[in-house]
Amino acid sequence: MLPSPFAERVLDLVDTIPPGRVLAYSDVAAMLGEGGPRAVGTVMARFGSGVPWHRVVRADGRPAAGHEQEALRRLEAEGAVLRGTRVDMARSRWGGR
DNA sequence: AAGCTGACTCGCT
DNA sequence: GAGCGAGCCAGCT
Repeated sequence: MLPSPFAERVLDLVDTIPPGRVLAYSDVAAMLGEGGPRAVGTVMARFGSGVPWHRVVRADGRPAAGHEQEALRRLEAEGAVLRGTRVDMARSRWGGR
């Protein structure tokens, strides 16, 4: 189960997201210029354990399915702006505001 | 090679 | 705001 070249590029990018900032799955795909949100999600599910996976959230600001609690806890600790159960994308999106 | 799968999105009701 | 359907893309069977 080794990461494909595509997977490695996804992981590399995620690794560069600063603390307190987040990117949507769709953002990662767009910045890489390849793949799509679902493909990124699949990569994170399989190889995300080694990178700041909590900094990759859904387009509406909700954390990765199945890890809501953990992600929210970490994001809050890093200073990401939370709006209840989701991240305030307008404020915490990397490259945003 | 055709079909299925999912840490996803977006437009429409 | 919540549900739903259709589109999307790499990877696996």
